[in-house]
Amino acid sequence: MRYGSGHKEETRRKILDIAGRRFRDEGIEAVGVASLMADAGLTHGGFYAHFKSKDELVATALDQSMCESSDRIFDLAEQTSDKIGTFIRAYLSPTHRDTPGKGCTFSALTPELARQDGSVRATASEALPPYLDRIGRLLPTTDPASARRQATALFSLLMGSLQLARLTEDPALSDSILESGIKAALNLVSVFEGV
Amino acid sequence: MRYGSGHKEETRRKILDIAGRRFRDEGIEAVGVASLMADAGLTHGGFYAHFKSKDELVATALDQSMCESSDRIFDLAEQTSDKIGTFIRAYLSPTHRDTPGKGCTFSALTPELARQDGSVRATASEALPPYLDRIGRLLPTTDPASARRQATALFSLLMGSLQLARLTEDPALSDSILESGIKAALNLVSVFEGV
DNA sequence: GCGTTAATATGATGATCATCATATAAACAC
DNA sequence: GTGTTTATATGATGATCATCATATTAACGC
Repeated sequence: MRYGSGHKEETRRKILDIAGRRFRDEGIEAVGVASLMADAGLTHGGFYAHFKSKDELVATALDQSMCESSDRIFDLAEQTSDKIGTFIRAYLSPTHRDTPGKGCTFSALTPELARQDGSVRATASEALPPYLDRIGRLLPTTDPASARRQATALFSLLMGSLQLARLTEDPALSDSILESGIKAALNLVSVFEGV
Repeated sequence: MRYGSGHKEETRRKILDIAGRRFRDEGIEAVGVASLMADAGLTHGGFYAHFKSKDELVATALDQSMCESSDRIFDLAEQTSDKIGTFIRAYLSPTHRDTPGKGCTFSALTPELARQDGSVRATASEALPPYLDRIGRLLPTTDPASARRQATALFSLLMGSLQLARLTEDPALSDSILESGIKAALNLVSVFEGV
């Protein structure tokens, strides 16, 4: 049947939003087209009116979720005086650990993304440098090259800590992983400052 | 047909070795039973004489590969005087980056492991603390509790750096991620020492 | 050497996968 | 109001998935 104007655009956006969340929650390969469409209240057939393949959806959804996924954390950090400290604490918060579908795409999917090729891999690969530079701008460092280097190591630490905190089934260990990640990250930043 | 004694044990070992490597190279979900058996020179039917389900294979293969996957790096580190420096440099070497199938299971699979449940998840979860303690023993720190804390942050940084180095398609960026990871890790260790 | 046993092969099961052809029916143009 | 257009639904395709029943055949016990 036919729907009012703008309906298709809205459906497409809905599919993309759900895909972005479910990919982070369940992994890209684990989310099927039919299940995704059902989640959007539709049947599987209409999918190819919106995307010419699952790969195109994946690339598009990633392009969106890699930009947006950490927006709230960045927004929060950019509003405070201790920008990088706020970012570190928000990134390694229990809330972020417990809601991967709403959180950082890199922490949820990085090894799976590294195994992709074509446009999916390219999208993931190209999203990294701007993300690192965005972290770099939270640092007190003025030199962009050293900000990039510092942001790279800092983000590696944050992403690794979040992943390990999600891996363990022991809640106390999980909390302590977040805590040691925060401490080390703050240490790392202060060491940067001293150099 | 029937085979000589010991043949079945050897086949089982072969399946486990290939599974451990391929899971790290391709992801757990991406490796099918039939393709795995073909890789071992067998057909799919015999699989269930060795494992009662794919999940049992996954748990068993992970149990093996999480112990063994970093053995060479640990062995190398434990033989040198600068144990932790050697470990850091070996973990973040281009060789390790380029051969995930022979490398650290955590760095290859962590987010996918965190999404599992049952015995697979339990195996992954239980392998983490001994791994962290093994790193802790490379540190100059004598107090086991603080060694554990330091090892946790250090390993987070190493794993995150390796994953990001594998993610990017830009070889120069990939190398620089390894380098900044090494520098920050060495920094982190010297900060630990100062405390 | 003959019957039993054991390791793998063959082939089938039903489920799910991405993808596509076609049907439907309501909104729009006139 | 009638006919066209369009967004989605229905249903089918062939591929692959984990799993299992059964066939094969060589090694072993006697």
